[in-house]
Amino acid sequence: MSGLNPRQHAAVHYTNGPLLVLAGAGSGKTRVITQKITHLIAERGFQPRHICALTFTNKAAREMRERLSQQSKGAQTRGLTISTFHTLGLNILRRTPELADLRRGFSLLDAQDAESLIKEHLRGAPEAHAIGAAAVQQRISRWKNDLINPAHAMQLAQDDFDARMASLYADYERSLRAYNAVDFDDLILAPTRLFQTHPASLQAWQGRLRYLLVDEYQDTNNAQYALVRQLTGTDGAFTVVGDDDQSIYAWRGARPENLARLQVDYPSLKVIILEQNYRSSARILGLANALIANNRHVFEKRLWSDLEPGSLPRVLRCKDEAHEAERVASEILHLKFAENVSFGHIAVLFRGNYQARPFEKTLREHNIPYFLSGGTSFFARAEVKDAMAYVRLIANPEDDAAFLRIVNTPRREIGPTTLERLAEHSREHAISLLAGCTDPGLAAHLSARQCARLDAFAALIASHRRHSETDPVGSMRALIDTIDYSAWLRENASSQQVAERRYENVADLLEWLGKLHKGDFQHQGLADMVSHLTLMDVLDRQEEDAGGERVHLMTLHAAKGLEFPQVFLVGMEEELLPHRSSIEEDTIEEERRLAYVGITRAREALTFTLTRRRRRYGEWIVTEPSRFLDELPAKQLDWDGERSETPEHRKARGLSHLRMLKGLLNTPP
DNA sequence: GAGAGTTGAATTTTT
DNA sequence: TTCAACTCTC
Repeated sequence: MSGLNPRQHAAVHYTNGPLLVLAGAGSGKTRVITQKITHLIAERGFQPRHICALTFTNKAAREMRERLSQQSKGAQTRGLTISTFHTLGLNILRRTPELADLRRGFSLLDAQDAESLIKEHLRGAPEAHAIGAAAVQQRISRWKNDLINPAHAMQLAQDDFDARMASLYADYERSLRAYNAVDFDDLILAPTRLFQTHPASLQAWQGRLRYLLVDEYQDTNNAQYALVRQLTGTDGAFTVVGDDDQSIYAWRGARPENLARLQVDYPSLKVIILEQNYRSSARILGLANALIANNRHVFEKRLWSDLEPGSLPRVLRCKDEAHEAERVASEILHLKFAENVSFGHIAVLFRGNYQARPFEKTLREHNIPYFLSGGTSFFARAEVKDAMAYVRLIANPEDDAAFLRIVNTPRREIGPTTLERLAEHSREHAISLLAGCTDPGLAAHLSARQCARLDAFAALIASHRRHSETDPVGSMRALIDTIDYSAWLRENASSQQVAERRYENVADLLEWLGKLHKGDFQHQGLADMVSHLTLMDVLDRQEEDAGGERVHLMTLHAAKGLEFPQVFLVGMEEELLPHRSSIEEDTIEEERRLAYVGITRAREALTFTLTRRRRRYGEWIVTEPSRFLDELPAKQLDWDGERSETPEHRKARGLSHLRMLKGLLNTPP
C-alpha cells in the first residue's frame, strides 16, 4: 500500500478482530477506509459483495466510492456495498417487508411528512398550543433512536406530559402502520426489530455482509449501534472510524460514548489512534489542540503536523455584524487580488444560518461570487412534495398522508368537510381514504356531487396505477400532464419565472425517476424508486455543480468533513459560540467541539472575527468575546493586526463592561 | 378558499 | 426584526 504512515498501515492491515480507529481531524481516515477495502479484497480474499461500508451522508458515500475507484483503477470493486445507514436499512426492509409488518410498496415519510402527521393527531387537542408538533416529532425520534416503543415510553413516563407524549407516539405509530409507511428513524429501528424476531433473516444478512466498515462512528445513535452489533455478530469483523472530538450531533441523538462502549462490548477490541494531521499548518493545529484540551476525554490524543508553521491566525474585532461582513469581504478581495487566492479556496463559517445574511448582502455588493450551503432541500419544495405524493399514492394506495396532500391539489373542490366525512367513513370500515372514495356506503354521508368528485379522483389514481405496472415513469409523466400541474403552478406562483422554476423541479424529479428506472431499478416499482429518491439528496449534486470558483458560506455543522485553505470563523462571541442555549443546558463541550471542527477545517490561514454589538430580534445587544478565544494562547493569535494582545488591548477589554453599561443606556433606535 | 391580520418564535438538521 | 403559521372574516 502506498504512502501510509505506520499507524494508518496498522489500521489497514489489522483484520484479526474488531478495530476502532480514532482518527483526528485531517488524519486521513477516508484513505484508511478505502485502502482497507482494497486490502480486504486483494490480500484477504474477501469478495467485494461481502464488504459493506456505512456512512451517514450520501455525500460521504459518494466520495468514498470515488476515492475507491480512483485508487483501485476500477478493478474488482463491483458488488461492494457503500451506502448510508438509512439506505442499508431501506434495503433490508425492502427485501422482506412482511417480516417487519409492512406490505410491498410501503411509503417512506420524511421528517416534514412525519411532522404534518403529528400535527393531524394534535389537531383539536386542548393542549395543542402548548406542544409543538416539531417537539413531539423530536421526542418520538429520540425514542426510536433509543429503541423504545410506545408501550415502553408509556412505562417510562414520569408525569402527565410524558404520558401524553407517549400516547401521541402510539397514535403516530398506528397511523404509520395503517398507511403502510415508515419514517426515517424506522429505517434503522425496524431492521433491528426484524433481526431480533427473525434470526434466520439476520443470519442471511450476516452471511452477506461479512466485513463492516463504519465512518464517523461518533455520530451513531443507539439504534445504529444495535444494528451494527447485530450485523457483525460475535466475531466482530469490523473497523469503525471516528473522532470523539468531532461529535457535534449529540443534540440529535448521536451517542459519542458508543466509541467507548465498544471496548466494553468487545473486550478484544483493538484501538489505533491516528494523530498525524496532514491538513493544517502547525500554528492552526496548535490552536485546535489548545482549545480541545479543555474538554474531558476518554481517549487521549494529540494531533501533530510536520507542515510549515504557517501564518499567525488572526482575530478581527468589529463594530457590528455589518462591519464584520465588510471586513471579511475586504479580506477576501485582498486574498483574491493581492495574493491570487481562488474564491473557491475560501470559506466563511458560522454558528447559525441566519448569520449568513449580512455576508450574503456584502459579498453581493462587492461582486464576490459565493455559495451558500444548506437552505431548502430539493425535496422540501412544495411542488416536489406534491409530485412525490402522487407517486407515493400510486405506489401505495394506503398512504393516506399522500392522499391528503394531493386530493385537492390541483383544486378539485374537495374541501375539509368532505374529507372529514370520508375519513370518518373510512375509519369505520377500516379502509384507506382512497378505498373509501369508491366505497358504496359513502353515499349515505355525502352529496352525490361530492361523491362524484371523490370517485373521479380515485379513478384518476386507479388508471395511472394500472399504467404504472408496465411503465412506471411514463405513467407519472402522463399523470402530471393529465392534471395539468403546470397550469396549477402558474396560477399559484407570484411570477411566470417562479412557476417555470417550480415546473422545472418537477421535471427534474421525473427525470431522476427515469434515470433510476434505466439504471439500478429496472425491475422495481415506483415505491422503491421514490423511497430511494427521498433518501438521496439531489440538491447535493446541484451544489457541487454550482461550486467551483465561489466563496463558501456555511454553518459549522455543514463544514464537517470539508477543508479550505482559507477559513474565516465568524461570530466568536458568547451566546453565539458557545450558543446561548448550550450555556443554559450546560452542553459547552459540544460547542467547543464545534469551534474545534471550525478551526481544523483550515489548511493555511485562519481568521476569527467577533463584533462588539449585534442585533438580536431587532434589539441591539452588547456582546462579549467567546470564552473559546480566551482558551487559546494569546501569543499564538494576532489581534487586529498587532501580532499579539498589547496592553492597550487588554485595557480596552477591561473597559468592555463599561461599554456594555453605556450600550444599555443609549441603545440606538 | 383566499386574503388580511395577529401571534409567537427565532441553533445546529447527515437521513 | 423577520417570517411563518394560525385565525378570522368575507
